[in-house]
Amino acid sequence: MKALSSRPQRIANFIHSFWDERGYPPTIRDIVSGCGISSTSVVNYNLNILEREGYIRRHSEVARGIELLGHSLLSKDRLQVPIIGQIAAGEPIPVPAPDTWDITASSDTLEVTRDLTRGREGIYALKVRGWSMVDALVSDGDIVLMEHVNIVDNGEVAAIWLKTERKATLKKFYAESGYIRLQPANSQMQPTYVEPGDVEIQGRVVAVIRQLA
Amino acid sequence: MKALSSRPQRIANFIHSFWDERGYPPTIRDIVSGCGISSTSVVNYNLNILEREGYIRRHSEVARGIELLGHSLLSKDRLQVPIIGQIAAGEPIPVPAPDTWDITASSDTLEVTRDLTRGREGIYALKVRGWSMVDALVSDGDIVLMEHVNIVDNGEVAAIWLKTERKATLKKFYAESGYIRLQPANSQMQPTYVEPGDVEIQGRVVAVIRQLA
DNA sequence: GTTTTTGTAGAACTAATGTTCGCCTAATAT
DNA sequence: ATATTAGGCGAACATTAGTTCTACAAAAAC
Repeated sequence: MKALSSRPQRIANFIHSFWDERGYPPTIRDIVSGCGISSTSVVNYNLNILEREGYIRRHSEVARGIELLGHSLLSKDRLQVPIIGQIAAGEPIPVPAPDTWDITASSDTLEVTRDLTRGREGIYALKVRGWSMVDALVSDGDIVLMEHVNIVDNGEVAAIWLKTERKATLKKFYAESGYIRLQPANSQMQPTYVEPGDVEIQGRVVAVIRQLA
Repeated sequence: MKALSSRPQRIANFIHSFWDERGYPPTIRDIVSGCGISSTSVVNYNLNILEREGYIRRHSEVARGIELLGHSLLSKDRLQVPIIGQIAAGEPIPVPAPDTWDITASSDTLEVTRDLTRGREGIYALKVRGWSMVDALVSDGDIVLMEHVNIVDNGEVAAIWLKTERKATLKKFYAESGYIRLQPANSQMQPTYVEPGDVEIQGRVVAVIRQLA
């Protein structure tokens, strides 16, 4: 991209602000009046320059077919994640029913960029209540992004329901011969060992978000 | 807003996906072919319903003059946060020079929604290296969003440089009579007490983001 | 000095696109 | 049974809006 001289620069700025104000791209004649230019062909001429320099993309024969590059691309990778409940040590994790799952209906949503979930679908969020997850480096008030799976690979951090203890916990999961090792995310703490029949995997932890003050 | 019946619903979805793919609104005839409808007047009819119900805004006599409400508004509250360095126990935090601070020039950026930073400006991000911040519930690989301030209120989590120990740490900050109490975020751990002249506040922690698997 | 390139201008042309109107069917109300 | 309303269809119409062509001037190249 070369530096833009004044005329194309002003046009690019106008397209940008027009878009913000009106919610759709301007026509060539909108630009004519908006930038004080006296001919549509001049705008067309400069629009071609802007496209050649990579600032916009034009779609010929299409009314208002001006795409602001960087604008439309950025707006693609966002995701509405429903916060469907709380997670605490003493309660099962409220897993959503996948069929009745209407994101728009959920009361509270969190907007995250898709690179945080690495493109996965079916993500939901839980708010952590209490301090029982500190050995997973998760504190009260944190939000965990979960992927709803029933099996996980060794080494992945999962939300696990311990049947006999009747508590939920976040741990690194390792299936070893005869038993399952649950390793806290905090490397200074010791692992616990449980029977395979005693664990129920309720989801994989994709990300943890903590907001302070 | 009432619930939408199938036809307007499909049209609304089509407008949404068209916008995502092409970067500009569809025409009535785009919707005709995209939704398998056989007349422009039918689309016009349903578009009026969508506008009456508050899903879109139409601009008459304007080609592609369809505004998706909630779409243009949502796309404003995102923020490019530059990841300007690493934070480790043994090194001072690399504070950016505010004047030379060109976000576009920084090598790596993280895109977050503005509600995560609560509208603050001048946010930068640091990647945590090592396990020395575990008592702040921050592990290796986490990303901390920082606000560049030199003083913080009592109780806020701050990045603090301890001059004599020559190490950086994340702690809750309490200025008490004669000394400063640094409380780990992990409630099970004990606070440390230091001299006021020994601490240098390098920023306030706004959020912590941890990505797994 | 002449030629070429760049930027601007105006107008005409054509394609794209929103609007309107009459007509039709089915469901519902009177 | 008849009137009314919602929903859909197709064509014609009028305006909007992209494209193109000619012309002209200033700057740059030769």
